[in-house]
Amino acid sequence: MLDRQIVSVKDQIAEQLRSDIISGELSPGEKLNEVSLTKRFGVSRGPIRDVFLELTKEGLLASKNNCGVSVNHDLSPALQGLMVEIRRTIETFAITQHNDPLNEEDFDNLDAIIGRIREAFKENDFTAVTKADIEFHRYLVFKAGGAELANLWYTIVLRMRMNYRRLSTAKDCVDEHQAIIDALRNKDLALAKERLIANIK
Amino acid sequence: MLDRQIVSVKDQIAEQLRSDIISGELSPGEKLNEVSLTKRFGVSRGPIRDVFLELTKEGLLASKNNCGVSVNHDLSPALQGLMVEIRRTIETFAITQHNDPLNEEDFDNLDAIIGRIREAFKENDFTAVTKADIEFHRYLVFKAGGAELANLWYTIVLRMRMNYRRLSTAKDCVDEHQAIIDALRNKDLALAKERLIANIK
DNA sequence: CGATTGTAAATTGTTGACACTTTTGGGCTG
DNA sequence: CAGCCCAAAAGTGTCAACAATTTACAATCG
Repeated sequence: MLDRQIVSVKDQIAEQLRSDIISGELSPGEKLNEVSLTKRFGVSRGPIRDVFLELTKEGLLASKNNCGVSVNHDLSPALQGLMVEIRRTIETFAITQHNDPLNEEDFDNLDAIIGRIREAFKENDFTAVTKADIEFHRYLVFKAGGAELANLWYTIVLRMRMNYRRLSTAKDCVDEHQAIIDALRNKDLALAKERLIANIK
Repeated sequence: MLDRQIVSVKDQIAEQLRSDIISGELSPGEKLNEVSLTKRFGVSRGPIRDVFLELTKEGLLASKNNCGVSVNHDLSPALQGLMVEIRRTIETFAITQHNDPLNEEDFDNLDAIIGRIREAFKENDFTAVTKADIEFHRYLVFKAGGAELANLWYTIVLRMRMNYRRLSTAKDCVDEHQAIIDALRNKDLALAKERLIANIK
């Protein structure tokens, strides 16, 4: 039996704040200060500062010396387009890597993630949809490029600030991901690539 | 008269460590501990920890919980190729942006940077060559995408871990950059793009 | 003799206190 | 009344001490 993975205090706080930003609970421009988060999470300022530094590096927060941090604004349309292009580059790379192809276990895991997307849509929990969608793509990227590539990819995804409220219907979203997996199962890389690129927007 | 730009303690330390890694003074796998750097830079562990976190996010250092950090290893050839592709995507985007085109001042600045590349080659200071080269490209990226894009771009460049010792001759390097600028001066974007892509490798 | 366990040293994680900077608000001057 | 200046408050930057974890090493046991 596998132990539950141990996750550091910092990582938990970082993940919570990312979630708050993605979900829109924290609005762009909103200022965060260290002391209030100290109280919220019950830790001292040190770990909070670490998290601020981390999220700033990821582009979710903007920082000015001696002036604290605030939630970063959305990217300009031009930069959004560039991020889409980079994501397509990375993820296309991911599915066309051949040294460690996807096995049955991988497909099972991906199917499970798609199931979670479906469930989240059913409950109108768009934050959960976003997270599951990210997890789906991250799985593919991680498989091909390891943590190194996955982390780089992740910062780009976060900067795109996906918002599933304005997204297509649940069925479309689930179907798109299912179609990618189907093509990969059939080892039709060209088709998988085409569907992947269509899904990233 | 302009004040000299103020740069924080953290940024200075970070830049010094980046330089050590790029120059090869710190080898891949080498372990860094906080206390020794405390003595070297004459600050407490706090800022050192911040820098470690920053360079870890950039991919220069690898970190394990409770086990400190070490200089990260080079990317696999496959990932190197991917980074080249992403850099080309970003920098092509940069020079084809039109809302704020390069003006005469920009060209003067870029010429000055090329001059520094030439000087550094003359003195066989390959670390300085690397830095000036990075500065050249960063100038273009920053002009088009601001700090936001420049920082993302920078992490990718750092991961490529350029090494100019094995690079082409001084003349080739200088000429390549000059040729890019010439094409941009003549507003021949297609040619500039072609030369830029050839320069990134 | 090899493997294992327990203890000591070294290193990282966390905390609260202090120093410095920025912001805020009120009072003064013109 | 607008604008400036100054003091108080709030917030960040830095530091040194303490807690927890990991590593190194030696003693013990099979």
